[in-house]
Amino acid sequence: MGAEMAKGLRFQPVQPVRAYQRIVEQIEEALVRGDLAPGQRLPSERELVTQFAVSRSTVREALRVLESNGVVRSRPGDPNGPEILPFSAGPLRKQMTRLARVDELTLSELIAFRMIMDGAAIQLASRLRTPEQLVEMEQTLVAMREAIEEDFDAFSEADVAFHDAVARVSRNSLIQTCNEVVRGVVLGLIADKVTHAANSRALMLESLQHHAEVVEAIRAGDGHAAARIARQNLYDYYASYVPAPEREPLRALIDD
Amino acid sequence: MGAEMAKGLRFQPVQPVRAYQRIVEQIEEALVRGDLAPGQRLPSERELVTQFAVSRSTVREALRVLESNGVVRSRPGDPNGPEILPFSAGPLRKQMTRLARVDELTLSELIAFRMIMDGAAIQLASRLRTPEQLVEMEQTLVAMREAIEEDFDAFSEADVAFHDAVARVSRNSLIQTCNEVVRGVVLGLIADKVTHAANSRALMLESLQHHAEVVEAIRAGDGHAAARIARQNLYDYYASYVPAPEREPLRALIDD
DNA sequence: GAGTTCAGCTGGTCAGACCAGTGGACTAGG
DNA sequence: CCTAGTCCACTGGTCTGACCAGCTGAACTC
Repeated sequence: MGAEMAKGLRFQPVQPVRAYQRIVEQIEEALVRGDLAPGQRLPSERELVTQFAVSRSTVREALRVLESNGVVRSRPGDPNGPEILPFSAGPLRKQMTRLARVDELTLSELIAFRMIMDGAAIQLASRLRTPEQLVEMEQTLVAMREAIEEDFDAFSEADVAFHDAVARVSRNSLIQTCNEVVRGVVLGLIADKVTHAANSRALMLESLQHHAEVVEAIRAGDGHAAARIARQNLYDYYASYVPAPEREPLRALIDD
Repeated sequence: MGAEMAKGLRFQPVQPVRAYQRIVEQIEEALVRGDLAPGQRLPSERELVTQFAVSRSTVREALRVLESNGVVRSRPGDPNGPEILPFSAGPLRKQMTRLARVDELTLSELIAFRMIMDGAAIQLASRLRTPEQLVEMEQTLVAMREAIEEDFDAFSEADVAFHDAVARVSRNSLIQTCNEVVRGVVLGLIADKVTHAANSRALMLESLQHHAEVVEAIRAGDGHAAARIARQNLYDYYASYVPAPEREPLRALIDD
């Protein structure tokens, strides 16, 4: 027999396609084609059973996958059926969080990432900010000052609001999401290590001063300086939590 | 009756928690706690039924959700049970692609993010590289030069290898993954728009030249210059795919 | 000892049932 | 006529029990 071996021929690994996956694919395709739009409703599960000619278990598994991906939402008793949701960054954030929480990730890496993201957001904000947005950022500074009179939690909250405001001005939702996620993870990691000294009034005042410098550089339109100050601040604030040998990458992000 | 209204009291909207969600939560918690690690196996579905005291349908819905999130993988007939997977960028990319497809994420945002990530990786690499890693990066340059003699796909592949090598040197897996994901999404988005001119020999040579400059700056340890060149290259290469009004943020990332 | 067979498990799918909740239609009251 | 209340068909969530094809490892054969 002429058994001939084609050169360079490569086969792809094949895994069985399960019924519920085909349902997910069909619905997602209908969505990208525009046949299905956010706000619309899917037929009821029992109706889908007949349309897809599968059992309800299979339909439900497909719906659970779609639901966990933020595509649809099912509510018990709703006679209109599952709802097609508007696109949201929620699931993206979930995945980002998962990525950031994988244990092979050191605190040093996370903080480096935070310095990069925050610096980039500030650099973009320096260029793209409108006068109104500048006012907005200055107002978050005022809120921080006022929060100092309360407790550390209030101050921390105001700090978050500041960084959120800056990230919004960057007009890049990817940056916003990454910033938000990595900040959350970092704060979660050092939450138990945070010393009593960290919430002293002096440190809060110093932090406020640093933030004010950033805003000043943004006002001047000097993105490079603004980003540099911000990264320096983050380093000063977090470096003590990082083992000395791992601080080198962080310093590499400061002195350029 | 002393019906008293607490001031400032806010209630959170509450939605019913379904049984399969609690299972997902428990398994994910076990994962972040480290009680469950990639490579390990989950008990079989029927065993989970008894442990969670629910029906198999419920267990399966939980497993489908975990599976779609890239946490586990079930194989029919496998006596060892569902496998805990190592973290993969697949689901992350899927979510990012989904958002990008519906213009929730513009190409401009993605490219800006790529410029930031790639620039940061190169900046870190300039400081952290060992002599061996420098050689490694230079070898990927050689591979790029050789690939020019083949076709554009080979060149593109070699280009990817270069950026991967740089990202590895940055020793920050967060950067590596983000870089890989956003690069994949960007390439996927412009795949159908890519002009014939893009794979001309002249452009490939020019691209190679730019990459060589980056490596040169890395060798010199000038992270700032290296990152700047890299961002400029990305801008030159991708700007034509971005509508003119949206190029402003990209420029803000170059001239500092 | 090497190869084969086979039984017991696995996950994938199906069918049918029950329940609590939803919301629209219908009805009684203004 | 409009409103307020009742009611019921139908929804999704869960459970039970069943069948099938596939994988594995141990028993079995040569």
